[in-house]
Amino acid sequence: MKEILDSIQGCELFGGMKLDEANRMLECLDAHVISRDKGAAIFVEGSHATRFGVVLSGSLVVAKDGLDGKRTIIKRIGEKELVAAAQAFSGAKTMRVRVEADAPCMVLILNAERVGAPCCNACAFHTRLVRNVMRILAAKTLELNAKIEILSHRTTEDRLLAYLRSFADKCGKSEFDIPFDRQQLADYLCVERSALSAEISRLADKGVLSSRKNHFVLK
Amino acid sequence: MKEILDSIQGCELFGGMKLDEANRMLECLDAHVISRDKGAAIFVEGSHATRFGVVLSGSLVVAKDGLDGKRTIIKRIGEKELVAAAQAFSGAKTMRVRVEADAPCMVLILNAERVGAPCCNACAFHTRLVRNVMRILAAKTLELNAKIEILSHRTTEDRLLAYLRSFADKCGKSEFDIPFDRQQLADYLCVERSALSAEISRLADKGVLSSRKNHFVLK
DNA sequence: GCAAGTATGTTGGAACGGCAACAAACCGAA
DNA sequence: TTCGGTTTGTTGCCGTTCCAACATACTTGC
Repeated sequence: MKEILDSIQGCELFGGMKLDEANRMLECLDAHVISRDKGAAIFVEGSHATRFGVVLSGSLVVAKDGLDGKRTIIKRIGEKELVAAAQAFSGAKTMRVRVEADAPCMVLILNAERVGAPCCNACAFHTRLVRNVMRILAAKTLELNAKIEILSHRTTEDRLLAYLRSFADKCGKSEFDIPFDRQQLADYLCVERSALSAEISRLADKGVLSSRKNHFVLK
Repeated sequence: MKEILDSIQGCELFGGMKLDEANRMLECLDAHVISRDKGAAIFVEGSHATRFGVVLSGSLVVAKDGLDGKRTIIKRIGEKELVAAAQAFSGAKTMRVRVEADAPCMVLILNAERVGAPCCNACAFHTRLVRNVMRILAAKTLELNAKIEILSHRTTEDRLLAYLRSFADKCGKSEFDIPFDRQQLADYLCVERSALSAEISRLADKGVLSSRKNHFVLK
């Protein structure tokens, strides 16, 4: 239990709580920790979607099994992030995806129904917890909206510029470092890495931007 | 005020409350109604993001002004839907987009900070309200995730099949009616309408599906 | 400094989507 | 029914992306 509390530090879900406050909170939430080896399931398709998790260590993948049997990976979830939160809080009956360990991991499992329920044990922090959940879900919505705006552009050039401009906008400068290498950026923008490199060169020739590695200057 | 209460009926935000309960709730939330003509602003870029809205009548557009001055429309918001909720609950300081009336409209403006705050006036319904907000935000997250999964496919064929399969999955049948006409579906999938029509024909020839108007059968 | 491995840039042919223009089917109103 | 408008389907051309293969630059460990 000790090491659980350590892992919780800095997790947005428990933001604004002291460690012992978060600790008391855990009881209200039916908390328990599970460990899984790589490839083992955390949530399976079709199961009841009332629980969600916080990744304490390791990482997970969210995947979907197609009709043809082959699995497509939807996203990865890293340490301190939430898993299945949208499912659990949306009121959806069942999990529509499969979640499994991408590496050996520990996950704190919580009962979503308890989050919204009044509770005498630590009510003051329930309020905080609920706000945290709302903030996390809202921030996720904004993040996904931003990504959709980018993906709704159809050419590599437009997607790249949309991404760079929104990034510049966010950090308030026209000179910045992006948190991706070329391959990751290509994956994020859903384009070909080589086409992305070519486009960056072309835009640099046109004088629209200059870049070196992940450092960009917009003009 | 009478007609506000009427408009609120069936709005998910106040789901599970009786009309008079919702009414008392409105006081807690600093509620007021604004009317706007087409083109007039409801929220402007850079303003404080502490308030959100419920569209009582008419419709809104969310837009962003580019550096070059031309405006791109991000999405439309119809009756009974929330506006700026993600912004307000995310803890973001300022609005990053502009919201204006797409048609003459009335919008119920609420204070997001009051939603999470304890309140003696109608506390029992605060709990309900908070759960509703969480459910709405979570459902939005799922919806956006689904759309991103579709947009991450690069060909018209893959996007169409991803959409149809997820729809079939959702309604549990391989025969169903989609809620879009061709143009709307093309917009949703971010592809060309004509290319979409052609692709549907091609898939029908291949025997993968058959369709008539917005009725589809997957095989 | 060297070698091996990784990341990034470049190129050319094949495939695909965008676009525009048009044809056909559908629908509601006179 | 006829007409006009709307929706859907079809086609050809052109620009862009994809893909694979390779070249170059950077990084790491020895």
